Amino acid sequence: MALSKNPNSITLVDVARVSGVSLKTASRVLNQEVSVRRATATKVRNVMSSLGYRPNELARGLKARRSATIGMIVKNLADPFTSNAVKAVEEVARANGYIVILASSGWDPEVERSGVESLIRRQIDGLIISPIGSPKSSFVDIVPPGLNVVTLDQPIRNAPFDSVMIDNRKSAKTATQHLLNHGHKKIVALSTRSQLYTSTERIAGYRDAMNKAGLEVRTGLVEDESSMTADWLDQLISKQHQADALFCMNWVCTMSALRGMRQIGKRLKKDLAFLSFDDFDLADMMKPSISAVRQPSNIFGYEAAQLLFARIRGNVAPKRRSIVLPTQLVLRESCGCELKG
Amino acid sequence: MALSKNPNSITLVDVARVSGVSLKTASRVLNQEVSVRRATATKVRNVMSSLGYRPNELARGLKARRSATIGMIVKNLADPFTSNAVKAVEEVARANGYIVILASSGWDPEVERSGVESLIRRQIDGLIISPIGSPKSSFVDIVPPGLNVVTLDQPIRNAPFDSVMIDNRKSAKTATQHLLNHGHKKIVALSTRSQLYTSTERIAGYRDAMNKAGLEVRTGLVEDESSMTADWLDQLISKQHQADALFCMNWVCTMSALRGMRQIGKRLKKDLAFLSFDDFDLADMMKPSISAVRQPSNIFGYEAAQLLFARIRGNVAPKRRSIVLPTQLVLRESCGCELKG
DNA sequence: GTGAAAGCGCTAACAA
DNA sequence: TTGTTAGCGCTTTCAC
Repeated sequence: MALSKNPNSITLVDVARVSGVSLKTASRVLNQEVSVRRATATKVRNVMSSLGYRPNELARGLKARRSATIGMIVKNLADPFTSNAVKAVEEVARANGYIVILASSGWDPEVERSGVESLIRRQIDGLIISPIGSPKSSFVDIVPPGLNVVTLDQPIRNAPFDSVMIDNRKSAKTATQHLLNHGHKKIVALSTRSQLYTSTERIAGYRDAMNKAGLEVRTGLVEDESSMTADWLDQLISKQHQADALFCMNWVCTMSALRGMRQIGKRLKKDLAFLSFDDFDLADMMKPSISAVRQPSNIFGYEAAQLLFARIRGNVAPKRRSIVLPTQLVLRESCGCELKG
Repeated sequence: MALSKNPNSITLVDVARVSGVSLKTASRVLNQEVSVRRATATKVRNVMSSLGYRPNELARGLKARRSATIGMIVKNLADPFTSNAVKAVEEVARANGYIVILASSGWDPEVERSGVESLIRRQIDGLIISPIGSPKSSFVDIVPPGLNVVTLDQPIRNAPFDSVMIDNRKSAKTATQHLLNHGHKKIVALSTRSQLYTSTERIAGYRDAMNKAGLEVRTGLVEDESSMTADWLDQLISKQHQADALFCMNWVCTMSALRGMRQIGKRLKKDLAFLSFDDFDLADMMKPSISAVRQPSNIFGYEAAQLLFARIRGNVAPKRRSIVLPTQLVLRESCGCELKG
């Protein structure tokens, strides 16, 4: 007997007909509503599985006005901080019966904006965004009233979104002070995309510590990591500052600097103390091992997702919530510390 | 004047009414169909933007039977190989006007299966999967006839899916031969999840080379990286085999082994040559630098996405296609090579 | 506890 | 070139 006209797709209508119940009753069973007699429910469920019925989530969402989908936009998936955060978000979403649509902006405000647009058209129930945060980056105006948004890594100015962050300024200040305690004086702070929130905050923390110690502030700021060549580094560190310590403000920066240092023959710790904002795999295995400020990337994702689903479930006061996660200064050898063992 | 009854949502009906055209004409403009007079199209487009109209992709997809969405399932997003592949897929998808729903299985066949189910219910137009590939892992039976699937990293037995892979066996054989050329004889191959396709293939390649050289095959196989403790490693390498070289068959394995080696005081190269299947960030910065078989992770994702969209566009012969990407043996110091400079 | 009818926002036939 | 009429697969009134 022919079921639906549609080539290879069993619909709820088919299920209802084969079960001998109405469409609505079949729908009730699908949605696990209580007001169905046990026997009826069992019968319908049996038909569903024997027919290989698969609910069409597009159709469900259209009528029910919820897609069981959340969107997530990140800047660069190749960054381990990001991929760990995404991983955590995906896990929480799955546990809540949601799926994640992932988009990446690649540091391009246009892409970020159109990415948000695209997600909204898909009727996402929530959005987690790790915003570029450039002055040009504005997507706030296109977020519809009902949509719950959580920002990760940095906040959006004047926007009522929940957020998960670290205290960039304080973390950088503490780390800088650690370098100062080792007796380093000519500490150079290195950063990319220096106009961005996280960068400016970290640099500010570095400044705080240097000013407090009455020492000269020395910074090397570039827009893009590609400008961070070995020659440039040599010029900055050796010629311009005769630096005795280097503080890299993010992961790409650290990667570029480590390579550059080797090219110009600077030995970590011996010639120059080194500290990285952002810990990474194998930092403990380098020689010397690299000291770092560690951000809890998986907790970042986890907390952001928790905030979002609390909103989606609606059991949360309307007041904006902002979580500030603790960072950890992981002391290894490159800063000047001696490791036991 | 009241638009649609829906609280905060402008529909195409609203656009049509304000524009003074029929619903279908508005739809035509939205879909950039040619058969609309320029003036009419312009007028409608103006209304769309002035009203802030946003097409509902759920509704479009329901009717048009395409969601402009592809699904992707990976095993572990924390693995840099994976995150790079996902990144590439997302970029190709975006260029094609598609978005990516990301799911991760965490090496759990149940999760993989239900993940595929969930994606199918969302009416994805294509699926890229990096399958667990365990005997228990079977999702082939739930893939509907029309759905295009591309497998990444490993194939599915008896399934008609396109695939992107490397030649695991040959790559491992070549790498092993390189170790042999250095004069190493007691080479131990280390692998996790040894029953999986990529693992068995790589081990087989290692065997090929050892057998050809008339040397004893020595393997250390564990299910999970957590079993790969320093004690276990010491027992295997020192006591059981008095190994002079170690060949790790994947990234997690390499990470565990590097840490374990240090714990038991084995120095790379001096005490034990070392080779990693899977290159990683900073492999060139370790002391000694780590030699590795490099898989082109971004190309992996790119090629998989290209295969998929070729299918989705329908301009491809029905024959199954399998792309085998070249690997690169990156020679650094740990295998025994001397680096210039 | 169950069902009939309406309609979510859009596109596909078929007219005109 | 444009409009009318269905209807995608489901949930939601509101009735019984």
